Amino acid sequence: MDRGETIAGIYGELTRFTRRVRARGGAWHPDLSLVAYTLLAHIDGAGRVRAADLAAHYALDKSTVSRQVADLRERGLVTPVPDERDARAHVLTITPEGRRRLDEANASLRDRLEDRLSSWPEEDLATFAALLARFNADMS
Amino acid sequence: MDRGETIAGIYGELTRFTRRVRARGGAWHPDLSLVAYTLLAHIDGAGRVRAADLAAHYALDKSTVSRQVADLRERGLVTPVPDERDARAHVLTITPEGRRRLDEANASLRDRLEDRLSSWPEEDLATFAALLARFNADMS
DNA sequence: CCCAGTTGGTTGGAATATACAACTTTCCAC
DNA sequence: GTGGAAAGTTGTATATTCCAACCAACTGGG
Repeated sequence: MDRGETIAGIYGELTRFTRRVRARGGAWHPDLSLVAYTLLAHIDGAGRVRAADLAAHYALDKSTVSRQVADLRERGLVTPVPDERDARAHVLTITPEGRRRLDEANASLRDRLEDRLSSWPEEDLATFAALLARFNADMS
Repeated sequence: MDRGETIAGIYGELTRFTRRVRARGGAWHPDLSLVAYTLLAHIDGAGRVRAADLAAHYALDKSTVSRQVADLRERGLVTPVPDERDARAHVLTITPEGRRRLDEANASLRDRLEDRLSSWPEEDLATFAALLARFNADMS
């Protein structure tokens, strides 16, 4: 198999993967959309996130982010802390409840993953993890 | 690194990947939404697809599929052929124009992929392709 | 210091996508 | 045949998004 075919194969597998994610859609966590979940995870993972950062990172309109964040705020999953360097902005922080919900969703997904990968030998897992990481780094 | 950590790493990379796909959103092919593109690709790839099959496969409501297919039909990208075994149904087939559009989109994505992976040695590419394929098989 | 332009964020309005429900036509099992 | 299930279409409601207009606050050049 030449290089072009191999890349075509990778392309095919990636589209298959994204389609499956698409097919499962919002069935991940009840009552929390994929976008809301993604934003919450980002707020949890990164330090000093403002709404504008989220908009830039996910190529969403700032009004969209504003409403999504408002929703997360109303549900008590994030709290906006006034940014001491810029009175216009707020730094978004996750609440304990938000963290709990996020951990819950993550755990359920990881469990499913672990279950499906139970037949993989340790070595293949490590290789796959490393290649995936390199792939993401090269693509971003 | 133990098995749990490795799997957590894979999980993290996969979410990073899906988020990037999400972020790029519909910017893939002008004038063709991600859903429309996905359905078109499915119609092209599988034999004897009916609207109900698409709905079942992607967990979409049949009304949603009906409208999406109507749109693809209006654009001349698919043609519904009456199903000779069932007068209620139509078998969806891709048109030459639909194929052309699909090939165009695929080629542009594959080019981008090839460009980003240009630094990878042949062997790593092959390993990655094989592991991805196995992963998809195990997850589906 | 002040003013022009920029940036963070909110809100109103319109477009779009989707799910749910009701309906028609056809199929199938009895 | 008849009753129930299935394929698809269409009406309606809701959710998500973008665009535009807006306000408040920041920034840099005079």
